[in-house]
Amino acid sequence: MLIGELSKKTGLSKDTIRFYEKIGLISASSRQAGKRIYKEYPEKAVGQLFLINRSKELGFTLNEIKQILDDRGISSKPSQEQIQVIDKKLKEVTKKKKQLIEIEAYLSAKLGRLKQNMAKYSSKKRPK
Amino acid sequence: MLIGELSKKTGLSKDTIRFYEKIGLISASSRQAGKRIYKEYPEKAVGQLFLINRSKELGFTLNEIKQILDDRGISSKPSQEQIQVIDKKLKEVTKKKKQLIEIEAYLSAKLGRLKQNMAKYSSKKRPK
DNA sequence: GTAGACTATGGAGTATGCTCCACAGTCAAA
DNA sequence: TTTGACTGTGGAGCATACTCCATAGTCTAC
Repeated sequence: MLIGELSKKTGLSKDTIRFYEKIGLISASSRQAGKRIYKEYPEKAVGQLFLINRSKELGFTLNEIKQILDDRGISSKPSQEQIQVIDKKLKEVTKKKKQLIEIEAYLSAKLGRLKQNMAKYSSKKRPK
Repeated sequence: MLIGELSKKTGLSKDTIRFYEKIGLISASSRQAGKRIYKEYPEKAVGQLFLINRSKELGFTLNEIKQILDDRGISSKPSQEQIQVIDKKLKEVTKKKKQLIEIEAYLSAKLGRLKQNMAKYSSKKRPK
C-alpha cells in the first residue's frame, strides 16, 4: 500500500508516516518506477501505527515505542535483553494504570466540588 | 518554602519549577529582601507538582494540566466551562485506561511469544 | 499527450518542555 | 566580615516530534 492509503487508514499525515519510517519505527519495501522509487507499506503498518499512536497518548516516547515494536524477525533467536525490555514496559504500564486511577480520583473530587459550588451559587435564583 | 526545599521534596529541578511557575502552572508569593525578591512556594505546591508529573507521564501536555489545575479561587463562582473541561478530562482518562489495557495485552502476548521462542532455542542445550 | 493527483527527497521551521549559563544579590555560619 | 550556599533574571541552547515548503518524478483519466 502507498503512503496516501496508509495515511487515510490511520489518520496520520504523510509527513508523520515518513518521519516514523525515517527513524525506523515502521518499515516499507521499495519499488522502482523509472528514475524514482516508491515505498510500499505492508498491511501490518496500519496496526503498528495505531499502536504507536496509543502509546504516544500514554506518554511513551518514540524511542520507547521503537523498543516495544522491535522485532528482529520472528524466527530469529530472541535475546534476554529483548525480553527484559518488554517486561519493563509491562511494569510501566502497571504503574501508569495506578497513576490514572489517582488522577481519576482527583478529577472526580474536583468535579464534585465544582458542581456543588455551582448549585450553591445558582440556588439563590432557583424558586423554592 | 523556598525553591530548594520544593525541589528536594518533589524531585524536580529548580529550573523546571521556575519554568512551571513562569507559565502559570503553580504560583508563589514574593518576599522582598533588600534589592531582591524571593519566591515563597505554598505547601500545596508539592502536591500540585506531583500531580503535574503523574499527568505528564500519562501524556497530558502542560497546557492540559494547566486547565486541570485551574482554580480561580475556591470561593468564586465556578463556570460551566470549567466543569466541562474537567468532565472532558475524566473522559480522556477513561479512554486512556482502555488504551492501557490494549497495550498491556499486546505486551503480554509479545512477552509470551519471546519466552516461548527463547525456550525453543535453548532446549537443544538442555539435558533431558 | 497533457492536466491533475499522487509520490520522494532535502532541508528549513515550529511547538513543547525543559536545561544550562552568566551575573548579581542574600543569608547563615564561622 | 568573608566564604559558601543559596536565590532570581535573562537569554541561549537542546531534544523531541513533527510540519511545511520547493523541487521533481510518476501515474491515471480524459
